Amino acid sequence: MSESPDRTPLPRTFFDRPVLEVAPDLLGRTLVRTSPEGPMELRLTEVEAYAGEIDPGSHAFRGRTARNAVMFGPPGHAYVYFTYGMWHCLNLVCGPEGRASGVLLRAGEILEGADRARPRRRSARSDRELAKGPARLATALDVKLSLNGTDACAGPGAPLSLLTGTPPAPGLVRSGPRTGVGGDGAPHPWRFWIDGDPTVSPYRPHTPRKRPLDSDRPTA
DNA sequence: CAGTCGATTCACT
DNA sequence: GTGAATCGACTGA
Repeated sequence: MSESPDRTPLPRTFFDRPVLEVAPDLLGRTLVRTSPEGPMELRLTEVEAYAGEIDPGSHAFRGRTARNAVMFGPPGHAYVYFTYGMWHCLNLVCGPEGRASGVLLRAGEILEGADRARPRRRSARSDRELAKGPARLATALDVKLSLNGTDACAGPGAPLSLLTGTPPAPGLVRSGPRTGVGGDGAPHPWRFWIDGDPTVSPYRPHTPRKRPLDSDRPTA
């Protein structure tokens, strides 16, 4: 018999800590996405930490902009961004206000509401792929820019909230380089996941955009 | 103001 | 394994 997940809400103080403490501690927690359709629940299995202005991999590295403003605000709020012209990704703001750190929610296991996720994730070949990747997770849970800045500590019933869930045994938590992050931010082992969980996304190194060959460029 | 590229995913070879 | 999709934010001139 396995224990049922603890349904105690995570308080804002949970997020008001250094991001490298919060990120691994989010594994096994229950993310609740409430919409007019009803609640969906997901067990977090993979996350990445982004350390704000000191982190070359972070959207906040070059300071505050219109897009990343939420990261500079209070902890416990959702930072949602739009990327590659078609995807959304969901983060939770951490640390002291102004530190601009956050945790990217990369993957999880849908515990409740899979029936509502499947139509949004037609390419998923099995339920374990519904939220296997950050944009897939956001798509499955219907997370869009309209949720940017939402308070995830406003209590159950809010569009986003977190419950205590069932944290993994400490020995099952793994860490490694962040997926798709290049440059000076690449070496940091700030991706955390639950070892052996089938919903964790595959690691992929940073892929620089293809540039035109010099030989194909017009010569002067 | 034009150029570049992204904390990705999917279809195809 | 490779390349396309697709657009807004950001950068630098």
